[in-house]
Amino acid sequence: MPGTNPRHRPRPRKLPKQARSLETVKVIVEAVARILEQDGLDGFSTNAVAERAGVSIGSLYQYFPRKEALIGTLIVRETSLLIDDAEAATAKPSGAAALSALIHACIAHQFRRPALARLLDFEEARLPFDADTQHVSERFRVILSDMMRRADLPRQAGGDAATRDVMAIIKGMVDNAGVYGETDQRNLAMRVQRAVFGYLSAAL
Amino acid sequence: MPGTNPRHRPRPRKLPKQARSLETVKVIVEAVARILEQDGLDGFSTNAVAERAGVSIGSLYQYFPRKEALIGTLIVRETSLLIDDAEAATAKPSGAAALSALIHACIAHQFRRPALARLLDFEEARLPFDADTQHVSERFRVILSDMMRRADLPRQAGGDAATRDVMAIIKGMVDNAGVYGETDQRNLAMRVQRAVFGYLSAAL
DNA sequence: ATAAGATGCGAGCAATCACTCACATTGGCT
DNA sequence: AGCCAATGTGAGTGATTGCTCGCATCTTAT
Repeated sequence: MPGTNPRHRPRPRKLPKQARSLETVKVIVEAVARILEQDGLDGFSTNAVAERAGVSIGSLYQYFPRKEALIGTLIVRETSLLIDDAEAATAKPSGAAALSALIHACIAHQFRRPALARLLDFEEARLPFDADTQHVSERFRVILSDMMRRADLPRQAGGDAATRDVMAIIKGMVDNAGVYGETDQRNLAMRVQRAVFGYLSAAL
Repeated sequence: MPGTNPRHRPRPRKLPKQARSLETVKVIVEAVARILEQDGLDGFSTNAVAERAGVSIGSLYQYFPRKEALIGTLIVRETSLLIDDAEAATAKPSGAAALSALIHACIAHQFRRPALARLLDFEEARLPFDADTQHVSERFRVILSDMMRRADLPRQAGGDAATRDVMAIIKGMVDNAGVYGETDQRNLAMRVQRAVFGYLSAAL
């Protein structure tokens, strides 16, 4: 890794206070999203982000201490959208309906920006992130876990593993559909439901 | 991307003829594997590969025209191992038994080098590869597709999508288990089978 | 033994990288 | 008006990158 500093891990940065700087941060994060989904990790350099955002690198480094912090913030932004929908899904009367709504939410989320979603999934597993980023990921896990424990759904033996399994099934199928450019959300939702409910109902 | 050349896409290299150079190529590819699974994409530089392999960069570039060709060759090497097991699985008397054996093969493959397998999965979807690399991926798809068409398994409506779905389910669950450091292959196999057979049997 | 091809070498180049810092501009305050 | 903090700037730095090229060494065949 090039640069002057060898390996400073924790180094906080200014928080934006005025409307001006809040806008700057927004623009930077969206530039990261656009670069990642168009050019992938290869095109993702701090200079490129600054240029795309129309700000100077200096400004970028006022709010993001490290390159990776950019991705962290983007993960929080994207996952928060998904979590809002996921939380809404919990309001459904039955566990099955809730889980179904959650699957639809995941699909809708993925279809918004497929390449970006897939790449962030990978990065999330790869990089060591700050508390905020980890918290958001954990939040989703808890929502799903609670959902799977509702009375109308079959009890799962190894509770933790079952939650991870269902997450993996959904992510795997939905990411894959994104890669192949599928466009029919309802059709995909039905197939994911087949796998998930099949998994949940199967005899041990 | 640094270097003298702007963007030469196709540029073939020598094929190793003597035992000496065959060994060199082997050593290089294994060095790539070790670097990827220990340091990830960040640590993956051509100079690092050469050093780790104990050869000069010059030697490396005699057999690999571009950095990405290293990963391509590694994908072929790893996937070929899996395909051998997958082909053996087709010998099973029933489609169900064959599919079960295939799942076991995928799990065994993943458990050998979990971090590497996951990373290569991602790269395979990301990079544009040569014919060899694409061929190996396609081969696996065909094996699974044939397997799913055997008489004892439920007929699937959208044949192509169903194959991709099952691949996605297996890959998703198995990769995820690798990330969480699971060690019980039998247990994981049972869970994957629940999802896959649940998916296949579910009513439309 | 000798030639010729195959293989191996590694200093070094141009590009690119992450990131700093000294300074300019702006906005909100009294 | 005048002040200070907040915000914005971008040339520059040292490290690292992918990759070339001229040359040394080894293998094989005659």
